[in-house]
Amino acid sequence: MYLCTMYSSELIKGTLKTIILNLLKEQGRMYGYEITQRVKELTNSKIQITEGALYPTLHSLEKNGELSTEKEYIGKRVRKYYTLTKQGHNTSKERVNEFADFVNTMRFLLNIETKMNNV
Amino acid sequence: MYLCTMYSSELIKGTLKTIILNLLKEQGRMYGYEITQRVKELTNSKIQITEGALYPTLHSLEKNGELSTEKEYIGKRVRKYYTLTKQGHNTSKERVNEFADFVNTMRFLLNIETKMNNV
DNA sequence: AATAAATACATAAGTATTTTATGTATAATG
DNA sequence: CATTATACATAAAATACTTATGTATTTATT
Repeated sequence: MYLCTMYSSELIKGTLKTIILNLLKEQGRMYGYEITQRVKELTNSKIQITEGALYPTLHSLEKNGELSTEKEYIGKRVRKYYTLTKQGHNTSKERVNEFADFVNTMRFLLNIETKMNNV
Repeated sequence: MYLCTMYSSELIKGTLKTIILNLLKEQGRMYGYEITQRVKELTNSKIQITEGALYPTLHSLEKNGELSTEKEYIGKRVRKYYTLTKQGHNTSKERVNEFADFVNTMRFLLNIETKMNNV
């Protein structure tokens, strides 16, 4: 067991929506807290989404028609499940493609070799 | 000749310093305007650094001890050349490594295949 | 010769996204 | 019984960028 250093907060900026949209595309429906935990797991704690960033982003995506919600009660505690709308599916694909393209451009620009020693 | 769509401005956020530091590591010394043109060339216009973003960033990097400057006159017009300090060299490496790591994490998270149809 | 475009710097106002902080409340654990 | 984890939310502050504006010289176009 070793300590993972998180990325400097600047790097993650601008990728939050992409991460959320892609996760929802793959996992179907999820609730906010679940998203933070899943991302933490999948990235070995290298990316940790704060709640202050997450919830406003989810609200914004919903307002924009990318996500729809349904509330569910687990005992007395409420959960808000998010699902991609049809538009959200398209946006998800677009965002991931754009990021993939961006990464290629940056790899070229920064002369980064393809490293496979991942996560 | 075809039109290139730029990336949504969110994506580039947080990578500007990395790009500048890496370019200076590879090219030796450069002046501001030159940096914008070089990045535009190298990325086929996909990344265009605006002056409003560039100059404050350069000033900040200089203030932080990453860059040193020397003025030069081309005719009556001034140019401000930037060079990496020793500290700047280290920071440059760190930043590029961090970005490479981040990209690997993101590729895993987003299930992106290694695409080689670059730039 | 006059005008436009490119070169070269700079800064300020506005916007967007995120961090940090705070708040509320329930459920599980030790 | 107290702490930790779960689960939502929002507001203030910080950060990084876009857009707009300003100055001035040099080169290209008409």
